[in-house]
Amino acid sequence: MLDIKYIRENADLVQKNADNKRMKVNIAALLALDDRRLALLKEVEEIRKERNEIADKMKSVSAEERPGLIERGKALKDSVAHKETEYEAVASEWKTALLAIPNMTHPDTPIGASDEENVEKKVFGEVPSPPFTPKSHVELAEELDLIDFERGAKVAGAKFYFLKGKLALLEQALTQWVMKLMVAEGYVPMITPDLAKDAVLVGTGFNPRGPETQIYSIENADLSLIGTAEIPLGGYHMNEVIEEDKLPLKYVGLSHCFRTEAGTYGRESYGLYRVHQFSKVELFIFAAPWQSEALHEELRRLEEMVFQKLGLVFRTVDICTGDLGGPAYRKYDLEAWMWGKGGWGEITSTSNCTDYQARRLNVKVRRKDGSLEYAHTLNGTAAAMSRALIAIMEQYQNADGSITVPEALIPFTGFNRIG
RNA sequence: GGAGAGGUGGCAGAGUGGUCGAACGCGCCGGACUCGAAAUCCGGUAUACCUUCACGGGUAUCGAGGGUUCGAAUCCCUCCCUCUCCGCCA
Repeated sequence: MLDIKYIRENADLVQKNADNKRMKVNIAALLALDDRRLALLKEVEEIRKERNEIADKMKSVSAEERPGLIERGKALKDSVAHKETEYEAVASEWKTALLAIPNMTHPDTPIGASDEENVEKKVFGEVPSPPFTPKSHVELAEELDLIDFERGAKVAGAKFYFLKGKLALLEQALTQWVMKLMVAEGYVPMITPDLAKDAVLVGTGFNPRGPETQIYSIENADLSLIGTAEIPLGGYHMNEVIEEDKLPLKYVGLSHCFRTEAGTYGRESYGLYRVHQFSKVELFIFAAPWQSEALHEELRRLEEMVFQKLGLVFRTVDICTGDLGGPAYRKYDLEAWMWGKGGWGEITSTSNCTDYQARRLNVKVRRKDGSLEYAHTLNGTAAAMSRALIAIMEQYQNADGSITVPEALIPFTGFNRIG
């Protein structure tokens, strides 16, 4: 959410920014709505003022004057109720429109319409040319009995799966390894709830219900299954004021992630690449405004470190405006080489949301001089298990169809080879 | 899940229909005293929004939402959370 005052004063910039992000918003319409809302607010407050004055007079007034005042009070009660209803209707529409306005964008972010205009920043390693035809993780898993998609579908439906045998252990090893790595970097380890209240979803910028949602919600309850630990970690300090010298607060959270992924069948969702449930280790930072830009670079560096330590071939991409999404001020993705896709596949993502998320979540910083301002929030994937497993399986496969375990994970698996 | 108690400012804690945005205390900030500090004394000390060049003025907020009333922190209803006991369970 942007500050309405900022929008009023920078209407053109905000409109241009939304256009760059390929988001259909109408700033002029929002500002017209804002005017109506403020006019109604004034009317409501005027009536309430008179109501309060009458209530105040009642304390000292003579018996003869009381009935008149009571009558006047009754009339005001009706008119305030009407005006409030009118105001609420406009305010609600206003809020919806305001929430749809995307965050501003980093000046260095490439302008572009879609992911095709993302800018490659750096390639780590070289795409190998093995002396055999590399298999996809689905083929490898089939031959080594590592993932059971069929029975996953039987038990929970399409795009659910069982991780099996050494692959199940490999995921646990990866989880433990990456958690410990991040703890060593100063991040506080957390295992989060896998469900969150709608208010937390909305606060973090997710839409829990409605036709466009990617979120599973619980019927007859104010709860949804989280799509990422960003949701509970962002909600962790919701409605809090954090002292300046406590910042930044850095967390590394493990959770299950649930996504409906409606309408995404096809090549882009092959195997483990796009599934309804996976586990993920997520980094989340609450920062002071002047810290966030450097911390975003830190998150990118940490993500790159993880995949370098795993010995994977990947590249870092600077996400362009059209692919950025609403909350992000700037975003980097890491993409690993995936034989099954025949190209790069996203494995992690890190965003600087500046104060956009904090404003919704109502997380503030108290400066040393006592003043308050909204915090900045950042998030980044340390490791999304399903996609990291794809990269490992496909890049670490051998000519005989076996898979070598990355060196770094062997202390956590206890074995160095699958198959 | 059942029974009971409770949720008020940064903390602690009064307040049971108007004199309450809210006592007293602690903390914090400023000042006095002091060579300096402690102690003491004096003053200040919630948030959001609207309005004003400014001083200021206004509206809302006592867990959340709704209701009663001319008027609600206070009365009623629903929900959430915390504590104690019981049941159940990993």
